[in-house]
Amino acid sequence: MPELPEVEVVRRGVARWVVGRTVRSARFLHPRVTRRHVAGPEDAIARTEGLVVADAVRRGKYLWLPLATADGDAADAMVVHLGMSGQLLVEAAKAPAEKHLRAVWEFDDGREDLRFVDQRTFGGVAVVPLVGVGDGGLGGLGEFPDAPWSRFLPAPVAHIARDPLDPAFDDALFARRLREKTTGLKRALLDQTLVSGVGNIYADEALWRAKLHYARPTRSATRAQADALLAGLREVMTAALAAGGTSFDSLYVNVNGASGYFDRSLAVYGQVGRACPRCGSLVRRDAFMNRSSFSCPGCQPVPRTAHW
DNA sequence: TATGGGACCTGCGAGC
DNA sequence: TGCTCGCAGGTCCCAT
Repeated sequence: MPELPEVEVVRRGVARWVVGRTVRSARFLHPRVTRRHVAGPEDAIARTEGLVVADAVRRGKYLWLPLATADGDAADAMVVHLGMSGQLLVEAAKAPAEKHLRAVWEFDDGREDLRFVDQRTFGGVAVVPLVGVGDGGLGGLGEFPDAPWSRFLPAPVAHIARDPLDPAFDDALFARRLREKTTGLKRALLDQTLVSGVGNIYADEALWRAKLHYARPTRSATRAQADALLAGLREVMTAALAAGGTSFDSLYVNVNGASGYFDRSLAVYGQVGRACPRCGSLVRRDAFMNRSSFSCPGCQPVPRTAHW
């Protein structure tokens, strides 16, 4: 499932293969792809064709391509969210269509297409203006951090917090806002307005590294525990990034169609019944938030006042 | 306003 | 062999 490391791998691939090229045509092959582009697919196409892809930028799980005119004037940004099963692929123009091909962008140079493939159609594309926001620092992680567009965010991303790998992430602010919440730690991690880029896999792995139970009340989290949680997130995400991301099946691949191999390094996620690599207790799986939560009963004991 | 639960969606595997 | 059902989970929407 694409979380921050997987989206960053894709972003790097898009930056390498697509930035600097002019969009000749865009096609949307499924109505759900543009459901978040309120003006409809025709408008999204009109706002894309003839423009140059100026950069590939990411914040959390959101990826966007700032567009520019041939003269270099900034235009809209094409925002892509991979959802659960979305893939951005760079394919030879004559390559056969993938089974779940949802969108295709062709370029003036006639070289490789950019394709959006999405089995479960939770992902999508929108072409939107870049706006200023007041989060104390704008933009996201892209190839050109000093470019004019890096000072702005696409509107659908404006409410998303910075992610743990962002150099401008404020650890003290995270710890303070965590304590202000009245929920459990894992719910807070999955709430993209506190810290972004965290999904079910890396939430479980970070909580295991910090030796914290997922249902521990956020109000009880000390500064040291908040720091341990951030350290766990950074450790597991950095390692996953180095491994090319986590792939359990063909649902996550990079732009060249290759899977990552970090799933071999997971400590608890998907490891139910196996020994915890730290204490040897058997990893357990709980139903939580309409999904699964994996934890070690030895390292991550249930707190006296759990927030389920 | 903050929080939590359900819906959306499709393919796979288990069980019958 | 074929059918049904549960599961996977990111985000949005709605109820409380």
